[in-house]
Amino acid sequence: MKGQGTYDRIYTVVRHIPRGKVATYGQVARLAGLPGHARQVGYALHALPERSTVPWHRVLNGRGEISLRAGAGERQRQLLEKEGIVVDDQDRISLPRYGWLPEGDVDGQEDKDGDYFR
DNA sequence: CCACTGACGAGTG
DNA sequence: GCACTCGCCAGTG
Repeated sequence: MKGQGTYDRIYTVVRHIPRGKVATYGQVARLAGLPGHARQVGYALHALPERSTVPWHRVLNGRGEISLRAGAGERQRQLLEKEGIVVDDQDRISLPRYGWLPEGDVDGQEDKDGDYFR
């Protein structure tokens, strides 16, 4: 294929996040084939032009929080709520509820011990 | 080349 | 849950 740079691969993954769902930086990095490069994902999104069609606002940190500072964070919050996503007082989003599950919806999620919970 | 920073994450106490 | 450390890597001075 084309000589896609690291950033392009990240943007491609972000574009696949469905409306009304969210993903974490680490998750995006992993799906882009860059495990452990979560920081670079943040850097890549930061470099996006304002008019980009990339839904950057659907990317949150591992705790499900908006990781931006006051100003930009408020903008992201609005975009999220506009999609029907509930944002906490602490700029927090429920990952179990809105987290994007690539490859279709699975009802149970794996616990780190291998058990299932709902 | 070195030091520091930053939309992060996992591990430890 | 909080504070701290280390790993990752691009950009900046």
